[in-house]
Amino acid sequence: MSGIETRVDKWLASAGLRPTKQRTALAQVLIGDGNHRHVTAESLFERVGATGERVSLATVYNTLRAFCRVGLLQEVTVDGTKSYFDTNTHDHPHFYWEDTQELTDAPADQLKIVRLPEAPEGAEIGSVDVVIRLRRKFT
Amino acid sequence: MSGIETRVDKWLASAGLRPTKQRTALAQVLIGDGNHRHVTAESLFERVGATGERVSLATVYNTLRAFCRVGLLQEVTVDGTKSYFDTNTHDHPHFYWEDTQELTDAPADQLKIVRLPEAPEGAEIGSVDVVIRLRRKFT
DNA sequence: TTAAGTGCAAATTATTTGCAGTAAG
DNA sequence: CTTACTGCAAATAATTTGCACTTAA
Repeated sequence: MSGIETRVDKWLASAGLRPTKQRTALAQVLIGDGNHRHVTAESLFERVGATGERVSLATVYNTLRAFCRVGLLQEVTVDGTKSYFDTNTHDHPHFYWEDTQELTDAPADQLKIVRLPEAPEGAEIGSVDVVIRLRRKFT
Repeated sequence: MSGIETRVDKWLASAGLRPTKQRTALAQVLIGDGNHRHVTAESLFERVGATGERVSLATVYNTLRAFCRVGLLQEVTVDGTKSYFDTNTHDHPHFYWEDTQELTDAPADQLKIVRLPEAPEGAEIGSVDVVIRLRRKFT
């Protein structure tokens, strides 16, 4: 158990966040297995609940915001009704499955933007968000 | 007056929508001058109010949804908290000004995506949304 | 005349916040 | 100790909806 907890605790420490019980539990769900993950507050709340840890929904919201603020997570806006958070904080394209409202990574190496509009006078580009909306095909 | 109203009424008719007083007023604000426009429910509500026409906020919401459903408008998702609607329904990139929360068109001819990730098995690409987030530079 | 559209107020949904209690450094 | 964190319940904010009333066709 210590091996895994050390990993997530390092993740938290690297951003200067206190490793509280709830944050460790949430981080465990998020990056415990080393894979990238896309969550909403609700989905993370359910997942952490399934592990037996009790974390209030308000804390899930606050923690997601805190992780975002320190750069551990990236917020991705694809659906006006809920916020998605991505453990992969690099600029990369996403697939958004409209039927299931799921967000997944699109292979970044397959995307190539050759010419990007330049930022207007007095502005600079913060990020370039690419969302590829997918519809399920009937077969 | 008739010239302008004919234009917006044609716009409505082309989508098979009844030209009610409120829809005509809203369409007038949206496409009356022939320019493309990006609005939120609230901003459209204010703009139409400024013309003297009285349209309830609920109707603005319902109408925006109706216009979207029939393809007169395109919803653009850039900010989790509110919905934006674009009179330009072609697939094109956007600038999103983070400080003022304004949405504008990015010059489409300057964007070139060379390789797009292909849709996973059983799915097809609905649209590719490109949002370039801008931060104001201090000068 | 009649189905569709409108306005109001109440309901919903996702999210944030105030504050009293708890825990980490 | 003492400052940040947590949980609850109440507050917000954007949007939707139920329903009685209007209006376009």
